[in-house]
Amino acid sequence: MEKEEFAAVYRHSMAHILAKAVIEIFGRENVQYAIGPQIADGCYYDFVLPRAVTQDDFDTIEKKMREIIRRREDWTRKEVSRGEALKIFAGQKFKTELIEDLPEDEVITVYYTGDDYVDLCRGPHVDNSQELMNVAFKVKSVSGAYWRGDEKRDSLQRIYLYVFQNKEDLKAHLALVREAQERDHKKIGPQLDLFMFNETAPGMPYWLPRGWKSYRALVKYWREVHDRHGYQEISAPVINNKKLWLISGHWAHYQNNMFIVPGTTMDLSADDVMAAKPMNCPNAMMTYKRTVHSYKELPIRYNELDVIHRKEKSGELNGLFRVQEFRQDDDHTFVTEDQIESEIDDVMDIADQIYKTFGITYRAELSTRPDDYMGDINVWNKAEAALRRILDNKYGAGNYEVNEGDGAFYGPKIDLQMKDALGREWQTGTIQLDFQLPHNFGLTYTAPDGSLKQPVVIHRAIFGSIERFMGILIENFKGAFPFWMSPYQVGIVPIRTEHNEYARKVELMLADKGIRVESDYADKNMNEKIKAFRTYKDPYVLVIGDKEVADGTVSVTVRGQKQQLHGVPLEAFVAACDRQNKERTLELVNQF
RNA sequence: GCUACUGUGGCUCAGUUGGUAGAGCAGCUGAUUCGUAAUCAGCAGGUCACCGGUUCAAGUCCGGUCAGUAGCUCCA
Repeated sequence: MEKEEFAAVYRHSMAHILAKAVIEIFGRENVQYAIGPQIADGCYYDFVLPRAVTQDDFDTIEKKMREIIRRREDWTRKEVSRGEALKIFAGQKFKTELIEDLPEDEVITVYYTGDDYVDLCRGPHVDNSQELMNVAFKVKSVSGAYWRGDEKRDSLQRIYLYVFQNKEDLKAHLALVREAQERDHKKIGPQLDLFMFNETAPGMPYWLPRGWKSYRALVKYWREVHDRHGYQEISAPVINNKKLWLISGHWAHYQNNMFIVPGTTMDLSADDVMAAKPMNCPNAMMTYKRTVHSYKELPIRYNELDVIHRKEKSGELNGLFRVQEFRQDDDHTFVTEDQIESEIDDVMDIADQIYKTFGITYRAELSTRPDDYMGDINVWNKAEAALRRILDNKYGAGNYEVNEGDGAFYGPKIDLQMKDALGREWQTGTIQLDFQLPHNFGLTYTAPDGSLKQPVVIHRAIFGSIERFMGILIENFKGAFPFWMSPYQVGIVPIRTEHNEYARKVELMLADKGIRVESDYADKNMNEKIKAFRTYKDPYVLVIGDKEVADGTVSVTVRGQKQQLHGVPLEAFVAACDRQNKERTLELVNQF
């Protein structure tokens, strides 16, 4: 049996063991059991129980599960009629609903574990519980969930299990989980003085001096790349009268996520009501619309970094990953239909270049026309074919995921999923075609034959949200940014105050090259100074004493290395820093 | 918004069965003038998230609010 196939079988089987254990603990008549699928690192099962399960119950549950496995019970598969199935699960509302929803001709199978536990299930499963004897598992957590994911339906308790083939695999996975917790940007961010939150502005990050330096380095890079590719940066109002949102459709479809600003009367139905923008598109449309355009001008690429606001339900906020105020590395490119392919090709080049700078791999997914699409089906077909051609050329046909019918109603899209240092995937970049907004805003350009045509809009972002991307980077690098993105790149430690003069000279030489330097000229123990810069994860810490002053050198401690490099010529060090800044190298230079 | 949980000085944490707050680090002052991740001494710092209730007495119990955490739903 293949490893993955086996994982599916034992994880799914462990879900049944979990359900059986919970039923034995709480009593059959007190438990409604819903569904229990396997997931990436184990499985879960959803229940309605007489009381809340807490951490204190985990041990009891695990013990009961072990006891059940030790019974070495047979698992029997049985095909039953709809009537029999309903009888077997009489009193179980979720199972009953599942059975009733099955298609008429579906063969219904149930699995017995021993003779007292039965579950509605397609299988496959183990033949006897003894096959699970070596499987390593642990109750991971308990949380709330909704029946069939619908917040209007029953609220369930979901018990999660980690399940692995053996103890070693479970241990390795738990280590990975711990590692992820240590990298948590919500922890590292405030520790390194990168950003903070305050309860008066939930989900709206304060960027602190150190964090803002990194943020600016990232944005500077973004600007360099896009300027070179013919992008023109714009900035537009952050709040607009609701008139704009009526045209764009946000007032009708997105109002719940918008921060509304009442006018003088405080009456939200008045004409002077404004709203903070949740997206940049409408103002970009207005910018395009200010004048007439010729086909000769296209593509027109308006990129922007304005602050946008989206009101979220309280429990949905999550550090920098999910905020209420953020900036997208946004762009709206206006093209003719014929330009779609070459333009998107260029966007993919930009994405390649940028992700590569971070040493990050990514993959692309295509989402195609949904049932409720808008616009001309011929335009859709042409656009989708163009997107497929691009992805075929890049990855080879069939080497990328296609989510049929998952596109937006206004156009198909390519999403870029990046993979971080721990192998976790994040949705960052997106390239979306839009046939709808140009229509709503009545955008046109003059074609060669003198007729007025409608441009296609490409919405695209490489980072997605800069805030989220910063969060991902913090976790990816564990706060130890590449040289070019580090808040301060060099920390200078004069040993005694008489070394301050030379230290100041070193500082100015670096600063002249645009290197971000911090120095501690205070009259205090050098160990304290070194410690402070190291905890901030400065890439290089320079120690300056009698020898360095006399020789015109610096002593360098490279981040992550114990051994210090003595007698590095000052010019060589400055040149190395300058080069790393310009080339945006990923690894630190440790030879000068 | 839902389920469970958390909220004590800048940070990490302690606070016993309710009796009106304690440590280390950081900070400040002084001493040390120092060669690589914690030199020594002293000082200062908290309406125990907020509001209300029970009680002679609440950081400790109860209710509410806010913020946050793990998930669910939603999403960049």
